[in-house]
Amino acid sequence: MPRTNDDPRALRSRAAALAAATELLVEGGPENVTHATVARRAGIGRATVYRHWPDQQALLIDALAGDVRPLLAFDDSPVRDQLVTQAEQMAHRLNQPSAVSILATVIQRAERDEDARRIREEMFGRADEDFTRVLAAAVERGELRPGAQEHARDLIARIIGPLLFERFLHGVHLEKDLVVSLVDAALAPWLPNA
Amino acid sequence: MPRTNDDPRALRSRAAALAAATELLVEGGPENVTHATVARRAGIGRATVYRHWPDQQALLIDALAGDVRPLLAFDDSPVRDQLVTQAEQMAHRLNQPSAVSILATVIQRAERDEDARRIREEMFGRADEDFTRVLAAAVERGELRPGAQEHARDLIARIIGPLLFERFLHGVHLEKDLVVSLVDAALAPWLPNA
DNA sequence: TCCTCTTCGATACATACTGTCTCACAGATG
DNA sequence: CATCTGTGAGACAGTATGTATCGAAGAGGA
Repeated sequence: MPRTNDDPRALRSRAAALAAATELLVEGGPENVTHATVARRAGIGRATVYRHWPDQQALLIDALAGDVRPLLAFDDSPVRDQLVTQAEQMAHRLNQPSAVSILATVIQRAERDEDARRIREEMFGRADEDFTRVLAAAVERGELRPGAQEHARDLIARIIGPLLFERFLHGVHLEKDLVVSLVDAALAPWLPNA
Repeated sequence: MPRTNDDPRALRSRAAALAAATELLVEGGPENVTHATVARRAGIGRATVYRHWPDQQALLIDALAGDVRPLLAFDDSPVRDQLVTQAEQMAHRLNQPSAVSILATVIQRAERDEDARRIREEMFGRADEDFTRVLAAAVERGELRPGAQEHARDLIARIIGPLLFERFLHGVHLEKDLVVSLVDAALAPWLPNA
């Protein structure tokens, strides 16, 4: 007795619809994601799309949420290496037009929509606490001066922020040079030999 | 013999439509700006809106362009003062939900639309050269170390970028403390006594 | 003031889109 | 093989979009 949520047919059509919705979002913006366009692109019935997502808002939100989940992830290696790695991955994502479309859509809708705000928080909410722990460990090891662990969010903002600025407002391709120089500039005040 | 462009009636209806379009954009996003909604809000005929803007894209672009023209403007006062003032004004604008809506819309559409890219460049294109001159003058006066004038864009990115990050991705209200600390951090490497 | 030109709002109209419903069919389960 | 259940196709009403037409009123020159 299969139910709506675990029936292979439902999973198939749902996945096809979400993939199509993401494509359409990237190609033509959020107003391009309608039940009709998604159904046509996904090769499924229009009624099926309505069954899964009663309104277009829910459809768009699911398409947005499915793509951009983990934006920063830290581990136990030296702080500078981690920052360079993470910032480079971030730059690489931002260099893809699709990421800008999706991020800008989330930012725009988050101003008015509760669900979009939730998605936005999923992207960066966890990063602060994780990185705080990373910084604390680095202070323990003597990599950074004491107090650094209280500025996790500031550090991230001063590295990722300029990347956003260059990509969003100048439309440039983000290069590794920029990433490295941003990381070093942000870290400089906390190096022990400074 | 009045023509389309200088007839007071045409100017009136055009202005009313643009004002209404901006309101609707801020309230409900770009998909909320249609010929019908604009006409109703502006109290003018639907056909009139079609007369001025044959397609919705053109209408939206004009509404976007009319609002966010001069984002940074520099003069001859000391560099740090100017940066603090400009960054504060920027923070003040970003704190208003309408600015985020409009900026995010421009960013999103600039990825695909030529006109939106033009608007984006009007916002920041001039800032680089203007600020380069400001920095050069400051170097002359001994306020900054030589070479600073070649990093105008970097400086702006390292001040405005983190503001964008905090506002766009964390949704926080931007405070003066943050602005000042960003300006000082960005300027630190170029101070003569460093 | 009067006359002429242009834009205006209102309306009508064809077409396209949206959201809901029904139904026969095929895939999934046991 | 028998029985559910999600599916695609299509019908349908209601709404939105885009265009054309018309009389009314504003604008500017005589």
